[in-house]
Amino acid sequence: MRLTIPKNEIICGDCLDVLMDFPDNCVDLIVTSPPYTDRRNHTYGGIHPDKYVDWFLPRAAQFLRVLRPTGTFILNIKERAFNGERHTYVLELILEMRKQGWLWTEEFVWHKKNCYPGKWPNRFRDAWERCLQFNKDKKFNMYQEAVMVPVGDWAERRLKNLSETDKIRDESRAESGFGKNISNWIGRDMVYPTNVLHMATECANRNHSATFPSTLPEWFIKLFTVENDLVLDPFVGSGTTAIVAKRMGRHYIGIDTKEEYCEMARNELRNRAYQEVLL
Amino acid sequence: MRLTIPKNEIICGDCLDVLMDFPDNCVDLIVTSPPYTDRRNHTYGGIHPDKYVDWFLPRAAQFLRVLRPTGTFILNIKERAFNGERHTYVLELILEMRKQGWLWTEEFVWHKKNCYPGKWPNRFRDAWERCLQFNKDKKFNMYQEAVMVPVGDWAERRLKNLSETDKIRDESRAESGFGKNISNWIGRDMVYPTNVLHMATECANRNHSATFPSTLPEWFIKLFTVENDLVLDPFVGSGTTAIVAKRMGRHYIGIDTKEEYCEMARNELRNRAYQEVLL
DNA sequence: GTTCCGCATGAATCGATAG
DNA sequence: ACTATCGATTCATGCGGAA
Repeated sequence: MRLTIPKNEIICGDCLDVLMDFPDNCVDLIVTSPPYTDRRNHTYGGIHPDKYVDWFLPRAAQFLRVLRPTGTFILNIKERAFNGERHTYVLELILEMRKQGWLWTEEFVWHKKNCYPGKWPNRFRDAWERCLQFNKDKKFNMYQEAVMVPVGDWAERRLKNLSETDKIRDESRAESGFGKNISNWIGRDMVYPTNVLHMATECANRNHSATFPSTLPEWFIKLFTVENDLVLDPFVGSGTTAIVAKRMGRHYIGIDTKEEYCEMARNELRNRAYQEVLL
Repeated sequence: MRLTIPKNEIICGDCLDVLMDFPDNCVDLIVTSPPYTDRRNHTYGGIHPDKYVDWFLPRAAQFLRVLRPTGTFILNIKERAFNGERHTYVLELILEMRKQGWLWTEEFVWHKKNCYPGKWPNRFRDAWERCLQFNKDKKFNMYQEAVMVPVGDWAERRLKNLSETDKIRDESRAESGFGKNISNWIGRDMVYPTNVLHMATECANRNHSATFPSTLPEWFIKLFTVENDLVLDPFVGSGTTAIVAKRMGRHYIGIDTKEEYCEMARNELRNRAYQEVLL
């Protein structure tokens, strides 16, 4: 067990082993996109869909241990089609992780606007992935203002004139009132987002087989951490999460089994630092 | 057991009982949005989340029996937040239905563009629901060309700008679905859609509390049936699915426990027929 | 005929309060 | 302690009438 919390390192190894050395409750956010199943077995050792839950659970137990009670675990995952069906390993994983003590707080949908092309007789292109939110505790840190988005253009017309019913709606039996604080809306141009994320995949990242766009970890890092918090990606690949975290003024830990990816990530992190010095 | 297959009826009763009288393998598509859980206590008797799977499974067994081997079952559902978590009854339902013999072929995402407003410290607004596709057999009927869309969100704009009466007039001229109109677009860039559906809820339907937009069953009816096929909605509510099916030249069966909703659906079906005679 | 604008209203969720 | 009820919070759409 390390005496100090490691920070800003890319560590080569299986996160199951690497995290054993970490103290309890030291990470503010875990955000990761693990190797899905044996689709990419030419790069990672592929895990068969039927074995996926058993493979993942001991690692999830370590994540649970190192995460702070106020922290969040975001798991970007999607089950593949297998024998003409969607495989059930993600569903089973959620149920098993709850038995470990995780709370399954929310499921965000990542809508991939430019999804992989193709045509099959029995299904359409898969344009979405799950971003599962797990927590240790019902109370966790969430900075909603950091991810607000511009309001729809409906507001321009809507708020010009306040109707009489808008003002009194609250008093007439509160079914679901919009009346109470309508005046708060005047001048407001930002609203809170929903649990559906519209983000394009990055096709430009040719060095790593997974297309994990930097906007995805960025959004969750904004939402669940502040500066100097510690972000962990236990399957960091070519380093996207770590790079984004660093750029955003958070500390990072990246772990990956492939030395070549770790080296790639470290190089990228050095280059970014160098570029920033130049600016 | 009825000797003949019922067609074009709205039947009042619990689908569990009503379907007992139906022969095996007579339905081409089941598309439905069942009462979710204890949400609508004042209209339907609420089902507690913990009891939901047990409540649903015997009904799913009947659906399996009456569905043709080439048919499809589309289940529109979303788990509610419960004690700060997403409840797991939908996940469990999928696993249990597979034990019954269902194949879980696909999960479509219905992105609700105008979702329910609100703000909470631990979550954002819920803007999506599941449309789970189940089949009896790996080989099933799917008419992908029927739902092709031109590049550039044509369908979205078109459906948005057409009033309901416009649609009726249009349909009776064009016979089946959008077939006639779409022919104008062939030769332009038509693409297959993805498994993410963008549709707004209809908030103006004041007769029924569920906002099941007609575009949702319409899309699946186009995708999984042809004219004169039989469409079943075992929780038909105020009749949306049946009305759409009829308009599209399919046969329908609607079942609901509430006599007032059944009567509403029957009235609406009569009115539509009357309007079409006038045109 | 179009476009614009006013308006009602949603399959929501949490936390506090009451029984 | 555990459950039922109630108030507070918040967007985006379709419809219908007006310009």
